[in-house]
Amino acid sequence: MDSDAGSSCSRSSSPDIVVDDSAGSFFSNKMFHPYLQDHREASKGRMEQLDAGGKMKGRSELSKEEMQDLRLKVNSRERKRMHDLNQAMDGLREVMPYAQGPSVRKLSKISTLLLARNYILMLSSSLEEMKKLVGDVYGGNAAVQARAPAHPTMASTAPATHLPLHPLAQSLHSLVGSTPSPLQHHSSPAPTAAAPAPHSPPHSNSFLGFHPSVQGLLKDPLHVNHHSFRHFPGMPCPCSLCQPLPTTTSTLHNLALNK
DNA sequence: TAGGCCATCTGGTCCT
DNA sequence: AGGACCAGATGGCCTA
Repeated sequence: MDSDAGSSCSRSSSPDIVVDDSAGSFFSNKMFHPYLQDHREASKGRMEQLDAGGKMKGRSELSKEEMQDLRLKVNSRERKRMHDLNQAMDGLREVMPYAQGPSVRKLSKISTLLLARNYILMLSSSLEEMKKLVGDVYGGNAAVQARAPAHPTMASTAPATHLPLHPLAQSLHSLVGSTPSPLQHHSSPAPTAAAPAPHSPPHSNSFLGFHPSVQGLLKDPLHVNHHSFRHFPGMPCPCSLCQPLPTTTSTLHNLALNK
C-alpha cells in the first residue's frame, strides 16, 4: 500500500490491504498474528506492572479484550498516519525532476527529501537569475548588448526583433518541448561540458552556477541510487552532487551541502 | 551475507 | 480522555 504499492519496487513488506479500524481486520488479526501475540505478551506484562503501581488505574479497569481493541485502534491510526505520510512523500516524488517509471527504482525517503531541498534551492537561484536578466532587459538594453558576447547563444543567434533567449529559458524550452532523455547519472562525463545537447545552452551549468561537488560523492545518500538520476537536456541535475552554487555567494551551496 | 530501506508495533509526550 | 506525533525496537525484503 502506501508508497510501495504501484511502484516498481517489488518489496512486499507492506501489504496493500485496506485496513479498517475494527479490531477484527485481516491485517491485524491474521497477517501479523504471531507477531502481535509476541508483542502483546510483552506489553501485557508492562501494563500489568502499571496496574500494580496504580498509576494507570483508568486503563487497568479495561478488560483484556478492551485493551486489545484499544491497542488495535491505536495501531490502525498510526498505520493510517504513516500511510498518509507516504502518500505525501509520493506526491513529492511526482513533482521531482527524477525518472519515474516501472523500470526505475523509487527514490528513498531521505533521498526524496534531500533532492526536494536541493531542487527548491536550484529553482530559487534560477528565479533570481531570471529576475536579474529581466531587469537588465527592460532596464538597460545597451548594457545587455554590451555584455552579450559573454553569452555565445545570445550573441550569435538572437534576432534583433526578438529578445535574446536566456539560457535558462532555453533550458526550460528544451525541458518542456522535448522528451527528457535518461542519461546515465555521473557515469558519463558531464554532457553539458563535453558534448552539449542540441537544445541546451553551452556551459549552462556554469552560467547557473552549478558545479559538480566531488566532496559529496561518498557521503551523500542521494547517490546510493545513482543509477536512477535523470539529466534533462540543458537542465542541471538537481541531485546534491550537482547542487547549485550561487555565483555570488557560497552560502546557498553550503546550505545544500549541510543538512 | 551485510547493509539499506521500509512497515509496523509500541509507549511516551504533547495538544485540544 | 482521545488523538496526533515521535522515536525506539523489530523483522522482512532487496541488493551489492
